[in-house]
Amino acid sequence: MTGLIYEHGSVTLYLVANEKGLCGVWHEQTKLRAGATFTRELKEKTPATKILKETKKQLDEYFAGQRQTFEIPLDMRGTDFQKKVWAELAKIPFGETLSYRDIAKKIKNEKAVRAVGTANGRNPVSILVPCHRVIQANGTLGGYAGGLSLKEFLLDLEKTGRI
Amino acid sequence: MTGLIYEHGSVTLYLVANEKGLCGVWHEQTKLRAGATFTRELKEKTPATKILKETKKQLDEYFAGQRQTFEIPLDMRGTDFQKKVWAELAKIPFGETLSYRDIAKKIKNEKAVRAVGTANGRNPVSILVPCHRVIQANGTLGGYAGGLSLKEFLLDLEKTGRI
DNA sequence: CTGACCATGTCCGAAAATGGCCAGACATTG
DNA sequence: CAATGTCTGGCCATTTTCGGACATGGTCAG
Repeated sequence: MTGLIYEHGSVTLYLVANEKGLCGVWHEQTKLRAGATFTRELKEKTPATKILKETKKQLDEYFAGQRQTFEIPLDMRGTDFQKKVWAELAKIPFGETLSYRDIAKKIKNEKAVRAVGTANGRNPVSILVPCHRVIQANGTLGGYAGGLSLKEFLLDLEKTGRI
Repeated sequence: MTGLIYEHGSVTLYLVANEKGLCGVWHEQTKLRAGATFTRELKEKTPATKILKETKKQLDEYFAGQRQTFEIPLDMRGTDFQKKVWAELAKIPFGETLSYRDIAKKIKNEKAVRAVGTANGRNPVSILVPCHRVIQANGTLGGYAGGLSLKEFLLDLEKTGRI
């Protein structure tokens, strides 16, 4: 478990990886859940640091508007229900949005709308697994672990190609 | 064996001493165990009364927030096990707490947690030997011979410097 | 020597509380 | 009329909280 602090403009993310893959991309508000210590520089050369560096590179491209999908091995831990939800998140294309209800339908548990919301909030890998692409059925944003303004920023970035 | 009634605010304590040292500091609920008669004034001048007066002085300072450790000769009677427990109590610094299990570990008898509890309850010298600094492992207060509200009061006094 | 106390701690299951929601029923505007 | 905002009850996985059962070791009474 190695931790790296990632910054781009006003966005700060806390990346965590092990030898199997990227375990987490956390926000300031939620970084404590990661249970790891973070540095700004990677000195060692381990499988984990290699993954972190590649993640950093792809995030840079994403924020520059030059990348729409990520290719990083993931190691996400969660309950079966959560894994199902997260798997659906990963399918939402760049620039599009679904409602919490849509996700509930896709996992064949239409009434578990609210549970989908909390599972979304527990998504350990922000941005790469695009939980920000899920909004309320009536069009309003809903919630976001990284703060609503960041959710808005990301959706704008994806819609317009740049803010 | 000479007995003195000590009062400070709403706290009442029953002090007992002999020529060797302070034997007991009891609460209203437990004073009968002391097997002594108590007065409010000390007229004679014996080694025991001298110790009682010094105890009174140091207790005044403690309750005024101006004393963190006591220096009084003690004459505590108990089984070997109890003496070991009480010796550990005396080491807990002002303002800090340990759990009953912590004490059990320190006396190399980790499973005797509950016995530590009863030994704690038999501590003849309250406050000076800080049995109030032992709480349950989960953070709740546990018990206190002088009543839980007094235990809470003492811990607050030590944590904040004043209530 | 036996058995019954306890100022505890651990485990486990059940019950209650907690959310990144949603639809429907109303009230309030211009 | 819309269009918009507020409230309400229902829904469900997870988390937290709570209570009982059990293990455990020293004392004390009989």
